[in-house]
Amino acid sequence: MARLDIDSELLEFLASGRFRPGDRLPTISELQGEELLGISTSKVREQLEVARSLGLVEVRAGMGMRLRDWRFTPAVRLALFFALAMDEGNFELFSELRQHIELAFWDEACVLLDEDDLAALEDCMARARAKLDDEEWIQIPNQEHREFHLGIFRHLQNPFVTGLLEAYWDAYDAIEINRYADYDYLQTVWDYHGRILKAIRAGDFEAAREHFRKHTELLRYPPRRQRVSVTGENALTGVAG
Amino acid sequence: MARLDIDSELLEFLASGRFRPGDRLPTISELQGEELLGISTSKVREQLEVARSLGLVEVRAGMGMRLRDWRFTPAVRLALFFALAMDEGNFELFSELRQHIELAFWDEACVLLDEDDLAALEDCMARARAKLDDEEWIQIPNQEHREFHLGIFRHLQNPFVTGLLEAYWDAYDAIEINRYADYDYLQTVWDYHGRILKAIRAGDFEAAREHFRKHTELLRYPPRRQRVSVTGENALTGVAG
DNA sequence: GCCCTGCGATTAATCAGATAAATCCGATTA
DNA sequence: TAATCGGATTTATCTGATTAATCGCAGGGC
Repeated sequence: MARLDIDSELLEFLASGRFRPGDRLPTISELQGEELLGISTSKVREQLEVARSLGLVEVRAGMGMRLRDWRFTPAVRLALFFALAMDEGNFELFSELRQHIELAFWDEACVLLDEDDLAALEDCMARARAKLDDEEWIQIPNQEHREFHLGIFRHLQNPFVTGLLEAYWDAYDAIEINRYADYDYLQTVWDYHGRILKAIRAGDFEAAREHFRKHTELLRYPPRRQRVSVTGENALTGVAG
Repeated sequence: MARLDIDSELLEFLASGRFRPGDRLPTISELQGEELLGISTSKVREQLEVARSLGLVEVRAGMGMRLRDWRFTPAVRLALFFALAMDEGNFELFSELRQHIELAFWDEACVLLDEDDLAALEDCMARARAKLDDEEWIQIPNQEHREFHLGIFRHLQNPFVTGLLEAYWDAYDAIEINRYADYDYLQTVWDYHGRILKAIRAGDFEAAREHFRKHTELLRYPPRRQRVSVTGENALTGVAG
């Protein structure tokens, strides 16, 4: 696999189309045999770990291995993790890409939303509002933020687009958590979400798209850069910060 | 690393920021030690293979290992390889994404082109024309096609965008080679390239963008679906087809 | 008849260690 | 000076052993 920079008997084997998602794969000892891969345990396991990191195979001790559905997200997530490790400024660049992608596929995604989807989005908004309006303990609705935006693209049948968006929100959880925890700012953001949803419901996708554009520009240039201390664990690494 | 689906001492170690691109990493035996990773050879090598597949480390026998610049391309390329292995129809979906991305970042990329870049693009075009006009043996200028489009985005400082585009052209080489080898069609495509370049030179990026849009739609719905047999080796896998 | 327990088979997980191959660097030599 | 050789370093690959997780079946208690 010249262009892949890796030569992996296992990856070639999996790419051969011999198996479909859900299929059980041969055991490691079987794979070692000359008639399959013809490499040692350690080599198989090295390549297996690569396949696992891509979300291609699910492997559990005692149970064997299964081929999983291919998904774009794991690879992007992995790459993005290191992009952020090398330079957190990369998040801005990825955000820019994300904004353009959502804008480009906006209408295509919106027309696929049915009544149930809109109801789910409204419920998501209500939960976000409740978190913000809790007088005792204001919580930042990051989970709802993710849910809202991914919800819009729920039915888009382009795994590359949805994969990039999912990876974006993983990274968002990881590094943006509590970052712009300004009450007025968050209220404004969710006002925009309300307008977006309202416009979608009215079938005016273009207006919704415009609200989205303004909303992301707000995110990029937040009114106050009041950065609160980040406590708790890092959502991407699971390591306490 | 909860969200990464992998827990890798090595990846955490590399992400810790202890090393910069170009730095030599500790040897495998050193990494094994309790004071660094505290895992066995095979485990180190499994995780090393993942890092290598992402293009994060360069490892050569007898020389040791170096941390490389982070790049988005390897991860995307790897994921895309399997996307195509599972279903070649995925290429269409990725093409769609690619078109939108190029459109979205078009102007931003064009303003960064200087005289040398334009000259290089013109040279690229001339070479493509020469291949097409060779009366003895018409060659399909896939290499020039790649060079032309990537050349437009050469100076764009967004590694995610350029990474996705590079991966696209790798896949294009792999599965589209000689696919639409229709002479008139290719002439039309390169006519569009000429118009794109002319418009860029005139500073009319919007017109150039429109030419690009038409050109990609031509690609998506080629006038004749005359599919010629694919011979030679698969550019992605290096395996003869 | 049903549930619980425990045993054995299967399979992945991890480790230790040996050998081979690649590379580098300094000493030797013509 | 330049070419060559040899040893040290480091990765590459393999073998085999032990541990841990899971499953399925048989047996026993109710």
